[in-house]
Amino acid sequence: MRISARTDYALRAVTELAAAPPGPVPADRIASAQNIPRRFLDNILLQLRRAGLIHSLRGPEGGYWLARPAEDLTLADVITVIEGKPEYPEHGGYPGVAGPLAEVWTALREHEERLLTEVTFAQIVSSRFSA
Amino acid sequence: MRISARTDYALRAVTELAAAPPGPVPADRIASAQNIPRRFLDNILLQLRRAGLIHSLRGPEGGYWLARPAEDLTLADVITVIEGKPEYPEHGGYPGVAGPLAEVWTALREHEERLLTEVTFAQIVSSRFSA
DNA sequence: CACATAGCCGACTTATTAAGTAGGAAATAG
DNA sequence: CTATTTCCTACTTAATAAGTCGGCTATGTG
Repeated sequence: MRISARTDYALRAVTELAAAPPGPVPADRIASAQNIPRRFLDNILLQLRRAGLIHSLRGPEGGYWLARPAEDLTLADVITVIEGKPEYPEHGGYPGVAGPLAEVWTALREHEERLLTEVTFAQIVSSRFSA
Repeated sequence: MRISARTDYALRAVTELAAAPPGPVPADRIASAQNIPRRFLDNILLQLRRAGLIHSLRGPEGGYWLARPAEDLTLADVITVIEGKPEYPEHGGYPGVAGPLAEVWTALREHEERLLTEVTFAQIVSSRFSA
């Protein structure tokens, strides 16, 4: 489970939105709460908005908020948007005796995917997740 | 579970050694059996030998073989040698509401580590692993 | 001993990705 | 109208991955 800074920031930003009272949260507040470089965060929020995970409003009193309730938003939703489809080693198959290695990767991937699709931001914010 | 080509090659090379009858296996044979660039493989085998996972002999009839029985050699042994210590996002901690995210990473890491330290190359070559 | 085989070793190249920056345009509340 | 805040493209810089190169060293065979 390699996790890039970009993905990490995205998850923390969304967590901030999930924890905030209803209404727009400006990027500045997210950036300072989570120590995320401001310009970089812009970039990330833009990507999340284009994917439809969050909404936004410009101008004074503007900001970002979740497009769906935190109960319906999982870690996997965000990770998928930021990282795209996860690529596992499958390049040409595993010759001969190495074949069974592929099944190990599959097992790992499935466990990882299951956990990430089960944990919602509502659980993160309330410190209740199934790990 | 991001897996680099280098690590992938290393695991497949060791699998070849685990599957071979006793005696040295030349790098050429491993390279052709697993479609690994020959020069690159040299490089990787050197690293495995320096770490003490395999032994080698030069000259005609030379090659590589496992330093321990395949029953005592796990996927994690090889991965650790190639990738070094796995770094999980821990850079400075997770401020405020993002704290619980760290526990998710921990859960993922522990599961991954458990699986990789349990699967031996003996299991791989005999297609019996606990996944 | 000579020669072929095969491992040993550090340095180098090249491509891709990650991480973050820059500069300004456009919208909106007061 | 003005301050605020998002929107958007493009750029830079550093690190890592993947593989290459050239030549040296050891070893078994005849």
